[in-house]
Amino acid sequence: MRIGELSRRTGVPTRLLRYYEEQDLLHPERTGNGYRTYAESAVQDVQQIRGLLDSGLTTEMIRAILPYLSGPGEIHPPPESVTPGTAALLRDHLDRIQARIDCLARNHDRLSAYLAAVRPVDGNSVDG
Amino acid sequence: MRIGELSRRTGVPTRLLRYYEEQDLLHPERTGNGYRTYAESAVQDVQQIRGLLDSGLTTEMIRAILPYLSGPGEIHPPPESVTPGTAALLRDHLDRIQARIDCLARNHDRLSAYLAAVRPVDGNSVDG
DNA sequence: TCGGAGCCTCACATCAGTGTGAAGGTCAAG
DNA sequence: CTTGACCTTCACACTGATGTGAGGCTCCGA
Repeated sequence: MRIGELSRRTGVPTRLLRYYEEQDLLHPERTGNGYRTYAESAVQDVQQIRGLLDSGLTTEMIRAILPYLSGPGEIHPPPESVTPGTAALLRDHLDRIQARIDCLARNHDRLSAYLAAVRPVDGNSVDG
Repeated sequence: MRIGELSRRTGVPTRLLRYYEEQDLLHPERTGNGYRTYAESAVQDVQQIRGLLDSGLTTEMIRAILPYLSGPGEIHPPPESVTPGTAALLRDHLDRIQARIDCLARNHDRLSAYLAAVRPVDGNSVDG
């Protein structure tokens, strides 16, 4: 599909799809006239990228880990081809991600506990 | 304490401490000569802010939730004083945070699973 | 053959977070 | 009283992610 359709199907502006390509996160083919052509799987890819960006990762981190994040059973680089250096780098990113999760989870719990104290109702009208 | 000491104790440049104040995240007193004076608790506050910024939250989000994030048993605004609007906003932020946690956790798992396949060792030399 | 929709690149603009430096006030120690 | 460390504000600059628009090519349909 071309960039317009991908944009429509993902809700991501074409500007950003081009930016993600420039950042080496997407790798569309080009037709003879220079138009970008995306595979079906690009829809998933773009959603994955958006999710990670929304979670505060930089394009640099995403670029590093993206090839290894396909769903279970999907194709990613054969583990044998991963150099020790790359593996170390990935473990490093993994730690960073874990740190974020911890920080967010801790504060989620606090905020959640606070909100529970604010009004012990869940949306059901308990008007008094 | 003054800004220099806070900077030393937190490792955060004074420039950023001033910026966080401008962003309404820190609220130091001022002495007669205009110097900022921070309470002891500012050390924790700054670390909290840094953790959240590193986790990808914007100062805007942090400003919204920070008052309610003190550790358990600490002082925060009495739940009675929280308006329904504020509570709704907080719940909204809570959802956003949860979405981030989910996304990060999902991808942490994937990356972690991949790395496990790369080299099924943990640091022990299993050369051969 | 023309119009319009869609694509291309290039480039400037914005916002948030941060670095850096200038110009100057405060204060304790010599 | 001067020096030096520390503080003040102001301001310009960079990066990363994103918005926006100009100028031009491609291709389909009337």
